[in-house]
Amino acid sequence: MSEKDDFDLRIFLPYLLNQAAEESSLSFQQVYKSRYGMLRTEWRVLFHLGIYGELTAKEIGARAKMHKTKISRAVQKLSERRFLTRVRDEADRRSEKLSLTAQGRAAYEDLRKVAQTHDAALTAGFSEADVTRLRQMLAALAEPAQASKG
Amino acid sequence: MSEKDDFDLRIFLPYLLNQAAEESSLSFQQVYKSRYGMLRTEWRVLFHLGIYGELTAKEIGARAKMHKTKISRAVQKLSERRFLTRVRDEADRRSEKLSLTAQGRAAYEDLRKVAQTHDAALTAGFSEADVTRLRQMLAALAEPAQASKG
DNA sequence: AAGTAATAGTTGATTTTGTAACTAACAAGC
DNA sequence: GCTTGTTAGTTACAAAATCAACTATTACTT
Repeated sequence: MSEKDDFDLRIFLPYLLNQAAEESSLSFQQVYKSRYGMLRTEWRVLFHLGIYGELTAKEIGARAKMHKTKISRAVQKLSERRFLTRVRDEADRRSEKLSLTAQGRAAYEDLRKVAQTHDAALTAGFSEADVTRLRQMLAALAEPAQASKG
Repeated sequence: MSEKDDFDLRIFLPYLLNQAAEESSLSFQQVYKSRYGMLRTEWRVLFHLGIYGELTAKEIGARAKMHKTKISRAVQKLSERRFLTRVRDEADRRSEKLSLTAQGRAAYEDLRKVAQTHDAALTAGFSEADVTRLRQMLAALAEPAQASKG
C-alpha cells in the first residue's frame, strides 16, 4: 500500500506551476495588498491600463484571460478608490473606456517598480539564457491549445 | 498616456506562472471534477496518500504547503465518499493516520494515469532537456526563500 | 504533578470567486 | 422597422477560500 510509486507529484507540471506561482506571488501580493488594499484582479487591471493605456473591460478580459465578472468588480473597486475613470464609449454605448487617474498612474508606477525588483530577485539565481527560455516556455504553456510550441 | 512602457506584464514571472498554471490545470481539472466530483484540494490530498502512503493531515500540509483548514475539509469530504480512512494515532491522539481505501486507490490510479498523459501532452512541444530544466527551475521557484537555487 | 504554552485539527464568520440570469445596446434578416 | 440573435457589462445566488476562535491533546517548566 505504501511502497513507492513511479509517479512523483513534484514532477507533475500543473502542480509544479501552481506551487511556483503561489510562492512567487506572495511577496508582491503583500505589497499591493498592504500598500493599496488591492486584490490580484485589481492590480492586474491597473497594470493593463498602465501599460496599454485606455481600454474597455472587454479588451482587458481578452488580454488577461480574466472572466468579465472579475473585471467588472475590479473596475468598480478601482473606480471607487479613484484609480481609474470610466467614460461611456459613444461608438458603442454598451461599453466604457477605462483609463487611469493621476492617482492610479502613481500607484501603477510604484507597483511596477516593485514588480521589476521582485522579478529580478526571483530570477537572480538563474542564467540569463535559462530565464529567457523559462519565460518562453511559460508563455507557450499559458496559451490555450498549446500543442507544439517550443 | 498610452505610449509603450518599458515594462511588459507578459514577462513578469508571477503573472506568467499564474497564467501557465491556470491554463495547464484546466484539462486535468475537468477530469477529476466530472469523474469524481473532486476539488483541487481533494485530488491533492488523494495523490499525497496514493504516492506516499499513510500520512497525517499535518504531514500532507507540510508537503503540499496547504493550509490546515483546506486539508481538514478535503479529508472530511474524501472520508465521506469512502476514498480514505481515518485512524486515530495512538502515539499522538490529536492526529489521525490517513490512508486510501480500495476505492480511493482506484481513483488515484485512474487519475494518476490521466495526469501522466496530460503531463506528456503539455511537454510534447519541448525538448527533453528544456523540460528537465523547466521542472528544476519551477521547483526552485516553489521553494520559500529561493535566493540562489539554480 | 500542576500550570502554562504549544500543537493537531475543527468549526464558524467573512471575503472572494464562480455560475447563471439579467439589462441595455447593437446587429442582421426578413 | 420589427423581430431575433449577440454582445458588454452588472447583479444575485451558490460555492469555495481565508481568517480567527475554539477543543483536545501533548510538551515544557518549575
